[in-house]
Amino acid sequence: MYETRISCLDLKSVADSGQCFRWKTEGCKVGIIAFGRYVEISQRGDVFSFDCTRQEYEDIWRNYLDIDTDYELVCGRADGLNDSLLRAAVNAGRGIRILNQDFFEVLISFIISQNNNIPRIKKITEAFCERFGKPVYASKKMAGFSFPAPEDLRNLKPQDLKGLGLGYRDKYLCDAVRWYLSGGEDMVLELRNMPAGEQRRILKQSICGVGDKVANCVMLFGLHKLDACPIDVWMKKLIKEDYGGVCPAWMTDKYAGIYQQYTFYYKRGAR
DNA sequence: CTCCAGGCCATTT
DNA sequence: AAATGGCATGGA
Repeated sequence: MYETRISCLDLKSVADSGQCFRWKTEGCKVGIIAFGRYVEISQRGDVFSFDCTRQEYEDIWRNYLDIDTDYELVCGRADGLNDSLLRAAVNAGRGIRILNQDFFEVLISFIISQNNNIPRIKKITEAFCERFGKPVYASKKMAGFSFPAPEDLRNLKPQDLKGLGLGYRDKYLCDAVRWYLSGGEDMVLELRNMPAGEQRRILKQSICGVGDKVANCVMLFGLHKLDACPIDVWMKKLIKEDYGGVCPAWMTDKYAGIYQQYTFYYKRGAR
């Protein structure tokens, strides 16, 4: 058990933010499986109890929760952009952080996400993990399944995915696995040192089923490219209904991805 | 029944 | 370059 204070973090908001699909919430607690491990975190205000050692928190969850990015600064900067909708969104979404998730998990998850809704994405992802992942234990009791490792999916065929509800995305998922296991893993290391435009171009041209939107999600959530700004149906609705069809200035800010998360959460929640 | 969901691809203008 | 139809699935 390790306890610490963290500002600008609300577990429930993150769980419902649409960047991760496997967090399980239970009151003020969440259960998270990532990097083959399970952790429970409970929140009281800005005090968080991690059901693990301090060492594990420092080694894994600290970076996962993006503790070293100053969200006070990011939110303050939004205030200076003089955009009332953005202000309202930041106010509503303060507590959302951009997680540092495993790249492969993000890639697969957002291929599943295309033309789909969040409850169904969660359902499909969970079924996928149950079929191809490994049991993850927490003090002898099973907590759930790991996200499948790429090696466990070698030579995956669309028919192997039958019954999971993937629909036409099955072949896209297989192509992503193929790419990752045949040079993609090494390419990810190079991607981390590239500007956004290069990253997007390579991802789109390497994987059938990855277009602008999914690429931007992979960049933002999998490569922590904070200026990547995914435009999905909710963002299009926002641009049309709230900005008269013109992209607001914050979408090209260096923290556009974070502001996009706040506004996505805000727009989708105010339905 | 139709419409929609964190879209993309292939084809046609 | 830009617009359009098709695509799987399941909930509203």
